[in-house]
Amino acid sequence: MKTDELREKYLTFFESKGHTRQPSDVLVPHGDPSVLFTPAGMNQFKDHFLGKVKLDFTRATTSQKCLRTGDIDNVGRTAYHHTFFEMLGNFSFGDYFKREAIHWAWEFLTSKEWLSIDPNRLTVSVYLDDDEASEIWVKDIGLPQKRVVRMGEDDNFWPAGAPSQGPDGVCGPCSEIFYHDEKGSEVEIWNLVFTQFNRVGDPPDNLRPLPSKNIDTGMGLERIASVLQGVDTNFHIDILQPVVEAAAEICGRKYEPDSDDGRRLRRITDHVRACTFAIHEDVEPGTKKQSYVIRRLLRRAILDGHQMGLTEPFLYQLVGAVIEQMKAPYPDLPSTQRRVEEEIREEEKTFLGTIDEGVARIERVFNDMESGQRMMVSGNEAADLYTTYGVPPELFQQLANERKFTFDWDGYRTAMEQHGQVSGGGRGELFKTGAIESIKSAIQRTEFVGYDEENSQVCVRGIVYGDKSFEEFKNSETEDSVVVILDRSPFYGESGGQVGDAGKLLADGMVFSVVDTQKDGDLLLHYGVLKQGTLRVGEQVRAEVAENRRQGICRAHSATHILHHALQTNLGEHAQQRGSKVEEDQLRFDFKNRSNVEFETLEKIESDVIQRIAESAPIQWDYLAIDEARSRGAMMLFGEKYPDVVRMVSMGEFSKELCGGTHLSNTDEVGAFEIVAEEAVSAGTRRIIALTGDKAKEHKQQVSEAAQQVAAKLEVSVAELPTGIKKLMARVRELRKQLASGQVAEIVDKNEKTLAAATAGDYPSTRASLRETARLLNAPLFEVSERVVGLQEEKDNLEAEVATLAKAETVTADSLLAAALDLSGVTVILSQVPVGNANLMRQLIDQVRQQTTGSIVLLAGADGDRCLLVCGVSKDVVSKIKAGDIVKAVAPVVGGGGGGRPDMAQAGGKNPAKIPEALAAANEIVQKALSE
RNA sequence: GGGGAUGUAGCUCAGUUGGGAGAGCGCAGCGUUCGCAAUGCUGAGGUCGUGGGUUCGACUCCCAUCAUCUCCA
Repeated sequence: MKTDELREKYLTFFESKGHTRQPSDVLVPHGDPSVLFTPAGMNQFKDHFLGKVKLDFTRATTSQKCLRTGDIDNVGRTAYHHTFFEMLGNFSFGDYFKREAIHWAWEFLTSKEWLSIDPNRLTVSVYLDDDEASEIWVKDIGLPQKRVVRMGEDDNFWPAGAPSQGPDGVCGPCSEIFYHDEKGSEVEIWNLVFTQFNRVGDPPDNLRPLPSKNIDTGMGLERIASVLQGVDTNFHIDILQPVVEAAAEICGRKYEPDSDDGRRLRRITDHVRACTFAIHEDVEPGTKKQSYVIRRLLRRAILDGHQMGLTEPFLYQLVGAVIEQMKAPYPDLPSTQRRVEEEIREEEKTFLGTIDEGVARIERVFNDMESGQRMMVSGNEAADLYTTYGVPPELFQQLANERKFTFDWDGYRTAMEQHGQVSGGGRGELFKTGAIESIKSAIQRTEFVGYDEENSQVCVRGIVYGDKSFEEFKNSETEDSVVVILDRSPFYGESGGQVGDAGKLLADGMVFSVVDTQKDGDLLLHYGVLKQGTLRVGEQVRAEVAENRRQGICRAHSATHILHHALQTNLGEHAQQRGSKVEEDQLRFDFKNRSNVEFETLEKIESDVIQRIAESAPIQWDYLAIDEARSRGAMMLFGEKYPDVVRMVSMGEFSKELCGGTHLSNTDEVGAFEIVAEEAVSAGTRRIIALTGDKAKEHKQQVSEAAQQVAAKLEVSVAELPTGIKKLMARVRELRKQLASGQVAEIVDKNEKTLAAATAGDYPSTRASLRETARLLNAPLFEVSERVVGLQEEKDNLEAEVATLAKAETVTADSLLAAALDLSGVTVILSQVPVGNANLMRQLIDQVRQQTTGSIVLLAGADGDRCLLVCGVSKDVVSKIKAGDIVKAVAPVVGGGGGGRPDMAQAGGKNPAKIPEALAAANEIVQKALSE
């Protein structure tokens, strides 16, 4: 039986038993921080099981695409492990229970009309004390007792080991169905979970019966397909074998299942399938969370190819084969093929580059080992290379083997564990517990009325402080943050990138200040402080949203939609939203784009947005069916799962987006708009930060003022800022160079003042001017002024130095030699010079050295309130005395310290007046040294 | 969110208890032998990521910050 046919049969069968067929959830579940990817079929029904949402149906069936990385090391090695797979499931939310679940499972597997599996090949297991399930299997189904095995909590309880180990929360026994093939090996094909308990604390008596019992079953699609198709591994079923073969062809190998390469090809197949789906759903390889998992999968597969000798991107060529096999159940897959291929190819290119560098680093380690006579690559070394440069240990090990080195895998693993611990992190909980959760099951949702009202009469339904809920709460109890839950609320809970509302809850003598509103499922949580009076559950209060703040948020949010549209028209359709944060008159918008946005384009985008604002386009929203929204051209993302009824926000004719946020009623209310930054967040994603309304106006003011200020300091017009700063920088550079070379090429050049009429330029050019200046200085916009002052000070100092240096040109090597002493054939010069420039002094010493056979030269110069000593001793004299020793001995005299090499040393001091004393001291030391 | 690494000439990188900024390739100029080319000499090119601190003195030590790479959650 073909896999596609099998999937369809399963869903049809359970539809015939009154189940609603639901589409597969997306791979990254929304609003569920406890998992990175959908790990099982039940995931999308968590809230259904807990009774937290209104049930439109009590029986459901799905074929759910799942992604798990827990068993990643087994992929390719074993017959049944995958990272990406589909899970068939049927679910009951307080409806049918064990009897029906077992009967239907048996019927589907064995009935001629359905799978028609020989019942003699099936056995089952049940939980130790689950007599109920056992009896159904034996008495109802007629399975011989010996084919019903009882197993412990590690095998037949969900979550595994829950009764003794936890976690607390919903749990229950399960029953597994096994298939036995001709060769006698057994494989688990179906797990029926009977959730009937709530675990509270440790044993004994910690399993309380649930009022409404649930059914959650899961059958791996690939596994049951391999059973029905009689193949020995999932990778040989009809939808996977062709991909394996395609991989073999691209890698230039013949597929031999039992070889190392066979395992590699299966791993490549699995990983490329997982990544195709993930990238299709806009999870692209990257450095964070889900993105990072995908990068790891890709890199593993690339490394497998690399180890088979491939050094050019190849993986992307398999995307077509995957889509060919998966497009029947997932018909929108082909539409993103090119994007997925491109994404994978990019990752391949960068990683192959990393590997090249890694190989070079590994070679270095090997050379060290050879010279150190070591034969084993240490685990620490491998882990170090991996964590800092991303050099995969497998690559390391392979190269080590080629050089007859061994590899310490145990050491590597412990080192990696340590790294994991250092990096920290905790485990997400399966189900949340606590006061808020219990309120959630009782109330389920807060009605949001904030689209139309900002001021409503509402009823308090819950008060939570710490982890306890209160019926009554007095302001004297605490000044910490308290959570209030209402029946309906005008407060917007943070979601879709828009921050939560703030405001007040008011009643007779009671004031509660709301500082933030968060969303938990359909519940709105009002965080804040009780300022006065008493808050009581059941009491009517007035809920007032802080109006100005809300208005600022609306301005920013509506501007976000306009910006999104402007990005698409200026950069292309690929410039899709990747995330956003909307705050009061401030927005952050991340979007897809390969490189940075050119300055001119950014200005165009900004002026387009301003243009749209000026057009005064009306903004409105409607609730409509998802298909209707699609046909009206609303912007939608691939892989995104939308509810059946969506809220569409339109602006004039140009923008239609699905959005739950709050908006203005006309674009002109945005007032002002300005893009203040464009930057990278990760490869392929750019971020724009912009301001609206009051904040934009304020920013404009600040920029203008800063530009004026800097212009005044530089004594140029605003338009000339960049050339002014370039000139200043060039001047500083020139002066530095002169000082370094010790040669004053020019006398101080007064900056001629070309103060143009202070024409007030228009804002964009003022801003452009200041920005360019900031860019030249490599400084933030509002630090330009500070930096200019710094530069000018530096210039003045340098000019002063150059001026004194110019005076010193009278000193030459000849004049020094004329005043030299000859002590036992060594030319000794101890003299004060009129400059404090180390370079010049060194040059003089070098010149003396060239003109004499043996020499000791100590020059001392003053530089303002400081002084400088430079000492040179020629090579043939250093055996008698070292330059370093001379300055070390003499420097304290002028209140400083120094040091250097035997032939050249320098020191500084704070007391120029004592230079003659220092020279005298030096004279003594030199005399003494030379006379020995 | 956290750990690690890197940032020095156009490119690839050296720089050793803090004391005169280097190499190779490339570039420019001048030569030699010239069949493509090879080869010698000379030279230009550096805010040592940015800002602050310690110090008589910082590429070097400390703090902050930005950018890139990488691992963990």
